[in-house]
Amino acid sequence: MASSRPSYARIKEYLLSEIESGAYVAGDRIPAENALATQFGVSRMTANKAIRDLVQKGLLVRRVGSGTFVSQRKSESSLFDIRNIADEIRLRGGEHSSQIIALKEVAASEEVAVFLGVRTGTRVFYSEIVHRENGVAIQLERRHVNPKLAPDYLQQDFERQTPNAILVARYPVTDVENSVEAMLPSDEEAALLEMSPSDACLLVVRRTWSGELLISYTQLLHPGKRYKLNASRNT
Amino acid sequence: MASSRPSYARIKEYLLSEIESGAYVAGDRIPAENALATQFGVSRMTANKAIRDLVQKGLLVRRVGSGTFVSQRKSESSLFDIRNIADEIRLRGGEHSSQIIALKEVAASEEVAVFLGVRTGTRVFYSEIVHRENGVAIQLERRHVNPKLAPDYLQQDFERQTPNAILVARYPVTDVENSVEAMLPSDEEAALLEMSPSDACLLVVRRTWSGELLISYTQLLHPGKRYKLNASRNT
DNA sequence: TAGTGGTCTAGACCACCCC
DNA sequence: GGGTGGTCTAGACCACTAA
Repeated sequence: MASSRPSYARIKEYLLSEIESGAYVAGDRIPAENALATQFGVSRMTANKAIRDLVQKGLLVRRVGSGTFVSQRKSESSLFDIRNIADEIRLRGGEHSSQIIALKEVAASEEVAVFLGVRTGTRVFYSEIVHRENGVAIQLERRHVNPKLAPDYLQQDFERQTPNAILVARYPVTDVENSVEAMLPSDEEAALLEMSPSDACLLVVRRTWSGELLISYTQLLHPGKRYKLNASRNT
Repeated sequence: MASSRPSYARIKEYLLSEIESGAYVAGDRIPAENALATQFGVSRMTANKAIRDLVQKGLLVRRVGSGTFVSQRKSESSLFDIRNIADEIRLRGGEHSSQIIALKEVAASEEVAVFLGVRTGTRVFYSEIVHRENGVAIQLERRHVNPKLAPDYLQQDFERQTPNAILVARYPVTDVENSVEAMLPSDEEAALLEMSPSDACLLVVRRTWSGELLISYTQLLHPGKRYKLNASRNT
């Protein structure tokens, strides 16, 4: 069925488009819950849900007795953006190369299933690639992809295009979630990254969405001595 | 009236205390919305609100058709947030404590001078504090502050307020620059963080500005096993 | 005083998961 | 099939803000 989408999603989209188009700018007051409820023919609680979600994203702020306003926040950093590693390396003037370690279909483990939003045991695509800058290994990329969203994922030429570039070309990425932690590599991971197993690694776990579709769940492991993340924020 | 506290607050407190006391541990399923609603004599939507808040804090995760579970997440923080560690911890329902390691005036080393934008050898303020969540060390904060911008920095009560809060109160932070890397701690650092020197650490190097003024240069060292950074982007 | 968000009710239907 | 969370309704009272 085409439209089983929740009602509050329509209201969120409306508000987002008004903000994006500039109809509402930072500091502007948006319509009250009651007004939105009437306008969209829903109950106040439903309008409330839409607003609540946008507040959580940081796009709106609420003041009791006063109203709901477009937040002042400006754009966030770009280095946590979806830039793919190949572009990043080229941007620094380095030469990027890919070494394909594995390329297959696997049954989703519980961990992967949870993160990818599928049932445990579902067949998912898996790629494992070592990325090098001027021949030096700087990233081990392990990616799980929902096969429903990219049925021919495994047939791509990963020597020429990174998984990221392939997926982005197909689905515009709208949401990214990253987490960053430090850990020690396993012996196998250290060998693939050509580093000492007793040195620290930086692990980035990344999920990307295109609208409501969760596209992929990726682990990016970097040798601590050869890689650093940057992020700035301007208010 | 005496008790103007919302009903959902009682439910939140109940769940928090059950989690903190260990009655529910990571992975456990908590009572369903209907059960909580009955137990506390409220409507389901009110129980929902309590759970929703705890999900947002990251303490619970929900799975449709299955239940609501205690999350197993590590301590987290957002890269783009200038929120101070104490608020972060309290937001998760934890208890924050500070242990002052050093508080003094030092001559800026070359590294510090470069990052802080002063001449080498200039006297700068230096604070070194271990932050704990429920008694567990999760951050070693080393901060260099330009004395011209906060002449009474060293006279503050760092047991009660974090350096961040003190500086933010004085200067609204407009720009933040972070870099993140993984490394092994020195023996001294490991001792302060009560961790093994052979385990990985997450190092965040942060500079904050207020307008054109560079306020401080800070190193935040975290045990890899107890801390994780988060960064999301929504379009 | 009129409008706003904060909270709350007592129901309801649905998709999904697990048995 | 029975339980779970996701969504939704059509009302309500309150504290707060602003005019």
